[in-house]
Amino acid sequence: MLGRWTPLSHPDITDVTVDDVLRALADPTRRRILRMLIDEGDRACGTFGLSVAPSTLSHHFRALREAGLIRQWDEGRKRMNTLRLDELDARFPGLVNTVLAAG
Amino acid sequence: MLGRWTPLSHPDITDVTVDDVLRALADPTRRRILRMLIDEGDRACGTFGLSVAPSTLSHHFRALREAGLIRQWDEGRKRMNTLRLDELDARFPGLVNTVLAAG
DNA sequence: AGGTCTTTTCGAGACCTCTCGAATAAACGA
DNA sequence: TCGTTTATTCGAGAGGTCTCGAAAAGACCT
Repeated sequence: MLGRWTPLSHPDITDVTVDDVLRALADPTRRRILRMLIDEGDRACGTFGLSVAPSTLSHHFRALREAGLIRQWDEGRKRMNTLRLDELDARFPGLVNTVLAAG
Repeated sequence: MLGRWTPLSHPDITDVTVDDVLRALADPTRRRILRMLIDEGDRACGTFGLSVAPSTLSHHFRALREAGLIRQWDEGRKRMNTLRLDELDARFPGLVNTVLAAG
């Protein structure tokens, strides 16, 4: 019962709370992931070149997805990621960009 | 060795990190405190009317002070609070206001 | 001095987070 | 079919956080 099998579920943007978003953003590794998604476009999980164990990376992607910050889908054996910026901006104007600009 | 005796120390704004600020802001009670400071001006700890135990409130004020978000000083038996908005805005432009506007 | 008001520290309980290694799975290519 | 690549879940350790009640300190007033 291990490996990649869980159905990918994404919260409706109306169910995402400020607390969810802030807690997700309050981690430097996750902010680096989001910045790379903005600067360099949608990417697979394994292409971020962060010095963290794979299981740790997986933990951060899950946190971002469950907080409503990214959307994920599978392409072959890769899992792709995109920032839900339009939805987030409609719900919390300027929040993501302001936080990411702050550091 | 209990009671109010510790010297009030405030971090230099240049030592405040984004992580500090985001973790401090990722709590609804603390955001309510900050919003009241903005909307209704500097106040003593006991005047916020929040339904939380005094020791819990004290915990939140300490978190805000140590994260560099508020400045505190004593006036008689009251402890006053003010938001360090100018300093924060110089270091992290728009961050505090954007987060507080988000909810 | 004694009492009240305001706020703090301490200790404890419940819970959450970051990190990792090991085990596992699904997709692809040879 | 077998091996490789990609990514996940689980379990565990270290550490942090929110909450509270009890105890206590300092300032003020009488």
